[in-house]
Amino acid sequence: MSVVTRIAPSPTGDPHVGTAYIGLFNHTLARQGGGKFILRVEDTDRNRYVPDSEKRIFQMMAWLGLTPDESPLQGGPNGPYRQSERFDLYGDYARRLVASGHAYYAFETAEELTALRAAAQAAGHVIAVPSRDLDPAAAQTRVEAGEAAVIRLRVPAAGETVVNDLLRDPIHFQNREIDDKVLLKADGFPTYHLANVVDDHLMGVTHVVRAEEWITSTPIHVLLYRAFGWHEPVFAHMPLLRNADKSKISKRKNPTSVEWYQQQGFLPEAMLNFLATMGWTHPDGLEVFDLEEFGRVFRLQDVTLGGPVFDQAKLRWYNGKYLREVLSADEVARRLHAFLAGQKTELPYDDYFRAVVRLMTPRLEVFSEFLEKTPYFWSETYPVTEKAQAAIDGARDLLPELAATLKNVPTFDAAGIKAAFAAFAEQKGLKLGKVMPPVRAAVAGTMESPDLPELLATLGRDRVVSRIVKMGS
RNA sequence: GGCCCCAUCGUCUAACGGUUAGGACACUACCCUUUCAAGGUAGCGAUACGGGUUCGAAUCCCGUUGGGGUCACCA
Repeated sequence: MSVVTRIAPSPTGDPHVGTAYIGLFNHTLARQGGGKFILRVEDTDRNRYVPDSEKRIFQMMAWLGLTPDESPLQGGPNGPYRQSERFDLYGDYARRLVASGHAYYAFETAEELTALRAAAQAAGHVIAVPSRDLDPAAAQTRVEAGEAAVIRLRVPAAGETVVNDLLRDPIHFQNREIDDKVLLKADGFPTYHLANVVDDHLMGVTHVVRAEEWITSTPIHVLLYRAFGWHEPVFAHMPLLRNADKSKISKRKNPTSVEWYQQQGFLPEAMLNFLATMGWTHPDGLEVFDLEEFGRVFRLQDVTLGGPVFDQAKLRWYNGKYLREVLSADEVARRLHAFLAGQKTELPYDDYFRAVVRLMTPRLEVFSEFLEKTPYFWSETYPVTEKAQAAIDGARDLLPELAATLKNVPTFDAAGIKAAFAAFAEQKGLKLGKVMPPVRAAVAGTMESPDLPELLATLGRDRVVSRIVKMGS
């Protein structure tokens, strides 16, 4: 049997890193099994719906390269893939459950439920919904008369429901501790539980891989599969990504929008690699590996269950690693150029740009650091740090001579410049540490910059000489 | 609070009854060096606690503690 997985995000806000995380595992699992990976939009809550959210989720998945096989965008044989467009389906299925006695119409108002809940909590048991005991025919009549009602699942009063999770021992839930969840709201929309189960079944989903926060609602889903007489899928609940304090990852304590990481100049490859190590390790101890390699060796059973802290420092390390060891120099330049263009900074994509990028790559973790670290490459009005100014002031007498020397270097490349410095120092009886820093300070305005001969060669003779003359006078 | 899940360095994790408990990030030194990085070398640093089972326990069992999740006509 081939594997069918899915992610089912709700379009309620920013494209979440947790969606990317779960998406990565579902995508990979489907690819391994030669199966399908579905993206289904769960937009059944009209109050929380955010119009452009869905589009941004698609963009996030595309950026990461986790392309679904079926989705609202590309369609597929099991569409539509937006629950709002499957509206009629859910009412039919809910009523089917009412007819079979597995569900019932309930008429309690919000106020009544609040009171009921308070009483139930005080008594230490789950809420008992009075409508559960109504005569079905009478209830039917009230509904037909137009009275507002929801449809609730009739959870067995006794016994237990066992959830089989691929990653842990069977989980036993006492039925008396599960309340009669609403399946169909008064507005006719389904709740998550109903829509999710109906769609997973109709779409042929074989493996439900989702976050741990769903464990407690899984017995409800199991009960639904049984009530419908359907086969339940394999469940696997992934650990929750955490903040540094171990709580569930949240906007307040961590950037959770993948767009933020995109804007900071993180690479999708690095993000994916990092995410793959949350709860899983490469069997050979590899730290750096791509999606393909991940798919080659990943096994769901190897996922660890401790909640992994989302550590930005490690993500940044991964990003730097990809910049200097995985991507080619040309690729880094191309991507950085595209990144800058996206940030409304247009620089010519030429040899000069590529040379600067090559020099800066080992000094970069994310693209957003690039411009702030390289002002002197783009303008003659770069800032001069206090330290740099001191270096310049301490070598006023030397600077004009150095300018003259550099002006006459036969070939203005790194080797030629290096030789010129050596000759100059020798002739003056000075150490290189005396003659190079002032030049660096003058041409860059900062002591933190690339190898000096290469830096000078990249800037070019004219710029270098005029800067030294200007700063040294 | 009820129910449920989880528990190895600060962080991500390896170990699948027998290892000086390994690696990576971070941190600290040192090397390289004209600065900052990168790179190299080294160091720091963990089996939450208490009982069992066993010749032998990070690993199996029980309890405690701790952390987390969940208890909506949200997903």
